[in-house]
Amino acid sequence: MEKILVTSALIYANGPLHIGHVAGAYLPADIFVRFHRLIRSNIIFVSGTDEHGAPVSIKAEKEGMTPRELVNFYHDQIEQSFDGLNIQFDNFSGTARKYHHEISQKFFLSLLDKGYVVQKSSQQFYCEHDKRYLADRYVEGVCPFCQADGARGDQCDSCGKLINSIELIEPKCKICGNTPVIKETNHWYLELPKFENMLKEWLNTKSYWKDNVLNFIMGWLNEGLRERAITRDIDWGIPVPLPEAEGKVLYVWFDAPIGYISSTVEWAEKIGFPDRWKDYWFDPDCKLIHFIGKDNIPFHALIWPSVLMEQNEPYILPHDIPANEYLNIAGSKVSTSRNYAIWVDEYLKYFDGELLRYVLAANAPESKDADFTWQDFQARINNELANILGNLANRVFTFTKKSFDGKISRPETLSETSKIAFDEAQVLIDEIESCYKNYRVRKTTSLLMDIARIGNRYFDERAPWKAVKTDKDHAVETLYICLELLRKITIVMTPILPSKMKQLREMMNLNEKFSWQNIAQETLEYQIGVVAPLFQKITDEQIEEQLKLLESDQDKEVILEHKPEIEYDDFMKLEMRIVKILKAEKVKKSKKLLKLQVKIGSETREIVSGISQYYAPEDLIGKKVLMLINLKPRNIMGISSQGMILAAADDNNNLTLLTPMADIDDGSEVS
RNA sequence: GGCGGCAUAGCUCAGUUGGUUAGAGCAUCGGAAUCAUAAUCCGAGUGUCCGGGGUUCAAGUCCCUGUGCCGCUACCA
Repeated sequence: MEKILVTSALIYANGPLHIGHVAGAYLPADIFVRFHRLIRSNIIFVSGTDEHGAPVSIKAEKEGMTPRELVNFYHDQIEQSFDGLNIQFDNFSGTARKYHHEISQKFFLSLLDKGYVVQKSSQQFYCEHDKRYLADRYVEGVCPFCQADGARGDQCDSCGKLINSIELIEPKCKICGNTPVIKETNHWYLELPKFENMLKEWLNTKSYWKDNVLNFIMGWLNEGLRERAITRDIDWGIPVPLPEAEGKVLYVWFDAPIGYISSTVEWAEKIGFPDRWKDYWFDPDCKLIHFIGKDNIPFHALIWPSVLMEQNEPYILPHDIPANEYLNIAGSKVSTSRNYAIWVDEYLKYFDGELLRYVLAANAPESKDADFTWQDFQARINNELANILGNLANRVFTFTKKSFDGKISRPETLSETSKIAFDEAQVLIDEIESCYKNYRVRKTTSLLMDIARIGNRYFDERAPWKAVKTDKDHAVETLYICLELLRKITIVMTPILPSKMKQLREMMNLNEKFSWQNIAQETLEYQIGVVAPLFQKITDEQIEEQLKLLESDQDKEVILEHKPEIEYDDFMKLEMRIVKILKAEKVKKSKKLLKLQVKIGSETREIVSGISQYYAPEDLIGKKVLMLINLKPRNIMGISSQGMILAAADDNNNLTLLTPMADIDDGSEVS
């Protein structure tokens, strides 16, 4: 018997669940697990919410809650959404819980012991205005080697040399522009370069992984891994378990995957066998499978295995990481900030969770991004579930009841056409079995419908409504075969539509206990019970309603983040003028940059602006736009940019330059 | 600019290690049937496999190149 431990990516607990999450990491896992239960594998399925990190504490503050309250709120809401979709975990935990803290700290110490985590005491810039340490990218100044302006904390673009950030001359905070102070800080780093060879060796045994996963991480490995800080200076997280680490917590990406373990530990505790989790995590024969979205690939395929490799306890490494691509909605990417998403809790107010399971399975983003539309949702439910499958069940049941009081027994011998129908179905079932094992959910759904199609075709060919008048046995045989096909479907389709298949079995008075092996075992006597249509059709009105909701959602109020008030004097420090663009050309070797020459009265200046994706150079010549004149010049790709062209940008990837409403001389001051 | 991915029927997508005439579902059209949720079944058409070159007896599939879109990355004062 195969032993398998399945995990789905931990979902971040600062918002609800949307269908993109479901399609990528949860439904494929749930289907896989349900299939393995049917073939009686020893399998458990764990996940949970990822509850630490700055975004949680920021949002909690905004909502007037403690981080823990916020996290609990979303944890419960998300759990309800999973319930509504019949996604059933053996345990659904959270990373703010006790077990998780203990285990994560143990992991940290283990790596520290073995020398893979090292403390680096460094002097770092600290901005007293923003109250934060400035990581390399957040500070810039004059390069100590070539004296060029605009060098970043880690590297100077002019001379290409690597810089130790505190050596910068005239450092500035990139956020507020103030001069930061130097403070001593300690952070702990995971030395990923030390793992490179081990990882390569290990990954060589993983040729069966999906191409999208292998390509992605090989790219990372070829470029060489870099050490990564695994601690942060914030207050909502797991404390670093060292006396000298006061006020430091583990960085979320370090502790999140450990949540798979702590969730398993919690599960073992709950079922009353506290050591049972070791049967999975410490058993080399147990297959650890992580279902994730593609954004999680580097963490699960590189960093997480590294962390697992060097523990004091014998943890197993991932056996497979079947990452999925993204699910778009009507051709556009999901955007939680624009509220362009289909939230599961909203969906469940209108439709049955099983319908979504079907549609997302049929259109799963397995090898490339997939597209969800409400029209497709309607078509799939109506044409496939209702017409092909639902109607097959209905026509067979009603006929059986009307002509035979719902009672059908197996004929002694079966005709050739009946045997052919069975054989065809068996071929499909075998293929379905292999698809389930190989995460090919998309193919599975279409094969499942083909079984129902066999039923409909067979039923039509045999025309029992005619036969019943002349040859009752002929009609009985027809109905028997159709009932058998339906019975097989109730088993084979259970991983995808668990509760609908349960209903179907109830109508057919079939035993509730069954496994994949029962597929071939014929039921000799059928007594049809109370029947009702399995699937209601989705009307055009219902779809219209959803389309409207999707659109109106986008207009929902977006909470704007405001900056602190400033004095009038601060404003007066800005010199803004109308300028006329004389020349415009693309900066060579850059994707976003345009070099502009502008006229400000009698003066001309050269500036660089990151707008080349929005404007063609020739369209800009002669235009008058708004510009900030007295911004300190900065070198960008070797060009000194003397000011900043002002533009407005929204979340929707739109950008527009600002022009005066009426013509006015260039050089005019703006205030 | 660097790395990676994608491009196949009106739509959504399959096409395994190169190998007959490139497939499925939906949509469209024609027919059959009337047990059934007007559901079902049979039949039909449709393609510059993104463009261009190359390797090969043979290319949707492999190589080069161009275009378009997506992701990561650098750069957006």
